[in-house]
Amino acid sequence: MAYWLMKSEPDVYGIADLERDRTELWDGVRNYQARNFLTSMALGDRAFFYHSNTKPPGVVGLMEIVAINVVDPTQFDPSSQYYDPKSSLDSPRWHTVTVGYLETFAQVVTLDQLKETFIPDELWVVRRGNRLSVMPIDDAIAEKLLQMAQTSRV
DNA sequence: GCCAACGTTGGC
DNA sequence: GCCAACGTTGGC
Repeated sequence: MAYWLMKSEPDVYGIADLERDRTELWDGVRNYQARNFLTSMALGDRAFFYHSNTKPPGVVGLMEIVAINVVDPTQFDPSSQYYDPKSSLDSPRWHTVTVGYLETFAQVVTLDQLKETFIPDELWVVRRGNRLSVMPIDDAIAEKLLQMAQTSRV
């Protein structure tokens, strides 16, 4: 079982939305590096939910990968902001996963905390100027992160 | 709201 | 294939 980190803006889709919906197709990723990580995910992998573009940014909960190699339907929808005219039904460009809700942490593990604890090579989200929205996390780092999420409870 | 970082596009 | 211009991300 591998660990990942996936970013979303809570104004667009946050952990509370996923808690309500229980599962969600993670659509709209249009970056090849991020897509390649999505397509290398396996059923049962865990992913940390990261809230970006909010105050404070940070890791807010945990998800499970419940479906893999899902074709992102928004690439074929001209009315979608994620429409990709260069993609075709024969050979879709964009594959993704469906995530399932597992847990909302009692407190956000903030980006500030993450920067204090991890170096950029350990956790890419603390890299300066990092814009990648899907990234792998080593087991040891993931376990440390889970401990932080537990101990941050009041 | 600003702007640094960075990925993508397109002219050449 | 280079690289300037442009658009987007995302922290601050």
